[in-house]
Parts: sequence; structure tokens; C-alpha cells
Amino acid sequence: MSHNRPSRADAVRNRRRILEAAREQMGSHGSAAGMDDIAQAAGVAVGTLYRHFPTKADLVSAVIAEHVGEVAEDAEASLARARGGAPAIDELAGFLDRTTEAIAHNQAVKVAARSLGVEGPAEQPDEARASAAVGELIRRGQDAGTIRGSVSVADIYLLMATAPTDQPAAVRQRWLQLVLPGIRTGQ
Amino acid sequence: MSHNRPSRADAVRNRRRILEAAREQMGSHGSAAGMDDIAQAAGVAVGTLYRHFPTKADLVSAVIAEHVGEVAEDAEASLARARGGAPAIDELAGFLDRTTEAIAHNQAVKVAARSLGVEGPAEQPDEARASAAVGELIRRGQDAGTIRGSVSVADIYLLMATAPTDQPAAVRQRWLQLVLPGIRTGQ
Amino acid sequence: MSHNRPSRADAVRNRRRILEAAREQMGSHGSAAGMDDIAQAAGVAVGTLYRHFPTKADLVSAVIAEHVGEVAEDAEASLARARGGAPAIDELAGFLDRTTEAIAHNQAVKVAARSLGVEGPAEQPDEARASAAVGELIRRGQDAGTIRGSVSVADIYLLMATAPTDQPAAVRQRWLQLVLPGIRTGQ
Amino acid sequence: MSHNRPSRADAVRNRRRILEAAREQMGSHGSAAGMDDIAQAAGVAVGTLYRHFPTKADLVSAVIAEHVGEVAEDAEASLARARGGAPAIDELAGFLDRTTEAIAHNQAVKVAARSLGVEGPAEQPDEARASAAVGELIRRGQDAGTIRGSVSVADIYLLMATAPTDQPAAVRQRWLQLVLPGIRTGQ
DNA sequence: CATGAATGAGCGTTCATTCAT
DNA sequence: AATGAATGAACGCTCATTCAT
Repeated sequence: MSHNRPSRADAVRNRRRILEAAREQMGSHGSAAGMDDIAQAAGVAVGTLYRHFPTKADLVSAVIAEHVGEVAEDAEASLARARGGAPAIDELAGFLDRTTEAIAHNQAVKVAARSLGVEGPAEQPDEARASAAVGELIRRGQDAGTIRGSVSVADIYLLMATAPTDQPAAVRQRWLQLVLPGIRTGQ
Repeated sequence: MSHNRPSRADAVRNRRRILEAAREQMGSHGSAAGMDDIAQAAGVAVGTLYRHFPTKADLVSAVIAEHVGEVAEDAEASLARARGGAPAIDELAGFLDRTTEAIAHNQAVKVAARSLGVEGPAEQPDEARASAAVGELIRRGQDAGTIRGSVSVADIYLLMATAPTDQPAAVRQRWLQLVLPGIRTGQ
Repeated sequence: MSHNRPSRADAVRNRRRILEAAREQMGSHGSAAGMDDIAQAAGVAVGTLYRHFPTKADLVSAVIAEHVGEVAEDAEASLARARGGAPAIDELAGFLDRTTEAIAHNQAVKVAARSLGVEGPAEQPDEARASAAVGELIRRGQDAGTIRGSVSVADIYLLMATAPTDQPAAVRQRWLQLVLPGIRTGQ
Repeated sequence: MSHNRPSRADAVRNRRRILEAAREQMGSHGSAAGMDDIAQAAGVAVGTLYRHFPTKADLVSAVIAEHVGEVAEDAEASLARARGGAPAIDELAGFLDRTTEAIAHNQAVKVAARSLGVEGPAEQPDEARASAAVGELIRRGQDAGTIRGSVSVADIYLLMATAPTDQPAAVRQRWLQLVLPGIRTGQ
């Protein structure tokens, strides 16, 4: 009796394949991606998709949740570097830059980013992780005098949600330059 | 023959009614507004709608164009005040504020705002007007030393396109505060 | 300007074809008949079907309404004969017999028959006609002493709704014999 | 090997639980009850359900069979009372009344009642029991002169199958009054 | 023998677009 | 030029049944 249940391995793999396919399809068509198309891309029948995600909304939520997880990881890595001595403002800017770029390459992440900070208090563990990391990053920058005292976690989420992710890279970079002065102190 | 064939005037009036209806419907439902619904709201048949706008995309473009006209007017009014002595940076900020609020109350304007500066050089006269006015506003602020030298018309369009217009008023205001330091000089 | 609108003739014919097809399909499969199948049987696309009947329930209602119309006509013809001197009880029995047979050959009529007397007061004109005719038939029989005083229109509807219409003809006839003593006087 | 292979007893118990769940589910939702729902209510997996009943039709039949058993018991109890001196016609009417009421409270019984007398000769032992009891009840009433000579067991089944069981209690009672004269003698 | 994941045809419905009148 | 009926692909979702474990 070393494992929970028999035959669950396949189901788990299918779930993964569905999520992967959903990420891919939603990456290109946003949440307009069709359930049948996602199922086909995943190599399963629609019924299987619906067994794993009873509703399209559920599938979208799951895809979002995954991306939020990745955002959280990036935030934590940034924080780790800041703790290690890197300037917090640089880490925060880098985090914003990377997240923005990620969204630019995957429509689904955008929806994910837009969902941050919207729900009630920390409904998702991953969001809580991201918030904690970003929060400490901000505090560190404020302590070092490089981040404005008025800046909050919600502000960062707001910027992530409004990044011009469907514009060319040059535009995205310019946007970042335009927006950073609102975060950092000086000049 | 006694029966009236629709005059050019009728056609023109129909075009107007359709655009009005489209603005209204898209104002509330975004571009998800149905063609039939728009036609009905305009008091014409779908066929008539399609005669004036062969494709839904065409109708959306037309609605956008109209809003661009309004943006141009606001920009020109702001410029007029600046010419009259008002601080250019204040006028620019006010312009951004008002445009953002307008978008918040009308989904269609958002699409309009996002289309600015995207096309080839000045395809639309109204966009040219807006660009001219905003451009002079910026120059005046730069001359007065209140607007950063790096700021361009495209930057303003970029901010307009990325404003968090589906968020509550408080969030929209906070966003403006967050973004203004990237435009104005000092602190 | 001799007619209301142009091109309406085709639409009317389509409506008829759809109703006919619906009667046929529902005749064999009851209200489980699929919308696509009905459309195909009618020689139109689904969209056309939905233009005429926005909901499956609407189509079913329309089919029912038609059958109720036929029931009303039979009832009125029976009444006419009774007025002309035929024994009311015989006419009532014949009416029940014919209606029952009609149902036996068309599942849809059954649903129709079951809907009689269920709704609020005379929602449908045809039902009102049927009720009036059956009512007078009963009264005449009661006056002639051949129909029990306790019998009401609702009783007739109840019998129509409970006839064993999915049974062979012999069974249906036996059922009628079984049920008639509750209506007629004597023995 | 130490792990238990399911005994015959387990299989029997599963069959019972499935039937119980099916009765319950079909009682409320008729034969529209879903196989998955029934399985879940029974605490088994669908596969198990299908092992016991290879087809939904088989399960429905089994549920029906059970209810036939109950009908048989009621019929036999009625007969016992008639043998003990109670008027056969009253017992027959009571039997009809009770059966009808049972159907009204359980959709599944209806299908059961409708299946009576339809199959080949006495396919089910329970149906044979019911038929024997009802048959003797009728004969006793006929001997006593209270039940019409033409009445047969099939007639009783026919009435049971056609009772207005989805109507309010008052309607069901009226129907019984309407139908009894066809069974009993005298006015 | 039990499990429950997988299948896939089918359902009712929507909507941008076409075209006969 | 206007009408509005017709088209049909597409959508999200259900459910009886099969089959690998």
C-alpha cells in the first residue's frame, strides 16, 4: 500500500496535459479559447476535460492559479536577492520587468496578473506568498530610502495589471521607465 | 413612380443613428455588443447596418474614431487653457484624468484610447489634431521646466491605453498619482 | 400596397414547415425530439428554427397549441351534431374516442391533451373554444338525463389526459368502455 | 494472499444498495436519474453499477420489479381481508386507491405500474402473485354481484397504468370516482 | 470483482454574416 | 437603398457507456 490509489497516475498526467494545453491555448487566444480545442490540444476528449474542470471558469481559474504561483516564485527569488544585499528597488523593478515580459508572451498570465489583489484576503496561498515577498521588498527599499513611502503592494499589482503587454518590447520598456519614478525616490 | 426612394439624407441619418446606437451598446457591453442589438437600438435592420459597415470590425473602428474626436477636443481645450497661461503640466494631468474617467464610464472609449498611436502616421485627422495639441502641451511644459524632457506624445497615449479603467475611482486616482512622477519633473 | 410586408410569404411557409416537422418529430419521439433534427426535417437551418421559436419550450408550446386547436374543432363539430339532434352522450363518447385515437398516433397530441385545463383561466383561445363546446355537450346530456350530474369539463380533460394512448387499439377501446360508465347514467 | 477478495456476500449487498439508491433517485427524478448519481448515492463506483446492471434499462427494470413485488403484497393483503369477509369491491377500490397514491409519491412506481400485464405471460413471479390475488378479488366480487362480469385483471392493471398520478390529490380522488362505476355494478 | 477516469455523440443555444425580396 | 429571414459553424456542457488499472 505504498501509494494512495491505483491508476491515479494517468489521471494526474491528463490533468497536467489539460492544464498545459489550456495554458497554451489561452496563451494565444486568451480565455476565448474553446473547451473542445483545449481538449483536443491535450489529446483527451471533452468529457475528460470536464471531469477535471467542471466549468470553463474552473479551468481558467486553474490556469491563473498556476501563473500566480510563478509570479510568487519570482517575487520570492527577488526578495532572496534583496536579503542577500541587492538593492531592493532594483529587484522590484526587475520583478516588474520580468512579470510584464511574461505576460507579453502569454495572454493567460495577464488575466492572472489582473486577478491579483482583487479577491478577499489571500484566498490563494500563492497570492499570499507573492504579497508577502513583494511587501518585504517594498519595506526594504523604503528603509533604504530608495522606494517612496507611499508605495504599497497593491500599487505593484496595479502596475502589473496595467502593463502594455500587447505592445512591442520597446513600448513595454518605455512604459517601465515611465512608471518607475512613481515608485522610486529621487529625481 | 410615386414611392419614395431613400434619399442620400436618409442614408446619412441612418449612419448617424447606427453609430449612436453602437456607441451606446458598446459603451455598456464593450465590443461584445451584438450586431442585431445595435441594429435594433438604431431602429434599422441588420442589413442596413451591414451596408454602412460591412464588418463588425468596421463598426467598431468607426465608434473608436468618434471617441478619438472627443479626445482631440479635450486635448485642444487643454492646450487653449495652457496658451492662456495655465500650467501645462496641470493641463496634461487634467487631460489624462478626464480621459481616464471617460473610459471608465464607457467601454468603447477604452478601445478607442488603445488604438491611439498604433496605426501608421496620422491615418485619422482627429488623431492628428489630438497629437498636435498634446504635443504642444508637452513642449510648453518642457519649456517651463515642469515636464520631463523625455516625455513624448506616444507616452501619453501609452498611459491612456493602460489606465485601470475597470477599477473603482479610488484605484484610478491612485494610478494617476503613481504615474505622474514619470511625466513631471522634480521630486 | 396591397399586402403588409414583402417577402413574408417565405417566412410564413418556413414557419409552417417547421411546425409540421416538429409535429412529426415530436409525434414519434415526444418532446425529446432534437432541435437540429426538427430543423433538418423542415429543410431549414437551426438558426431559422430559433428565429421562429426562440426556445425549445416555445416550439413545444406551439405544437401543443395546434393540437389544442384540432381538439377544439372536434369538440365543436360534436356539439353541432348534438344541437342537430344527435344524443349528447354519444357525441361526448365519440369525442373522447377520437381524441384518444389521435393521441395514440401522435405523441405530441398527448402532451397537448395533458396541458388542457391546467393553466390559468382560458389562456389559450382554442382551449376556451374546446371548453365551451364540451361544456355545452355535457349540459345537454345532463338535461337529457344521459350524463351524470357530477360530470364536469375538467373530468373530460382528465380522461383525455389519462387515456392509455401507448397501448394497442383493443386496449384503448376497452379503456373507453371501462371509463364511460362514470360519465353516463343508468346501469 | 492476505488481501480480501470481495465475497459473494459483498456483491449481494452492493446490489441491494444500488437498487435502494436507484429507487430513491428514480422516485424523485423518474428514469431521468443519472447513472453516476445513482452510483454515488449507493456508495459504489459506476463500474460496479454496470457490473450488476449492464444497461440503464436493466436497472430500471429491476426497480420496477421491486415495486411490482410491493403491489403484489398489497393485492394479497386485500384478498386476505376479502376472504375474511370484507366486501371484495371495497378491497379492490382500496387497492386501486393505495396503488395510485403510492405512484403519486414515487415516480418509479409509475413506470412499474405501467409495465404490469405488458410482458409475456407471467415473466415475473411477483406479477403472477399480484395477478392471482387481484383475479380472485374480482371473482369474489363478481360472485357477490358487486363487480361487473366483464372486469378482468388486465382492466385493473390498465387503470393503475393510467391513473393521473402527477396531479393533486383531489384530482386523483375524483379520477377514482370517475372510474369506479366501470368496475362496480349498479348505478 | 471494484474502481473511476475516459470517451464522444449529442444537446440547446448564439451570432456574425449573406441574400432574396 | 432597406429589409429581415436564413445560414451554419461554434460554443459550453451532459451523460450512458467502456475499459485500463
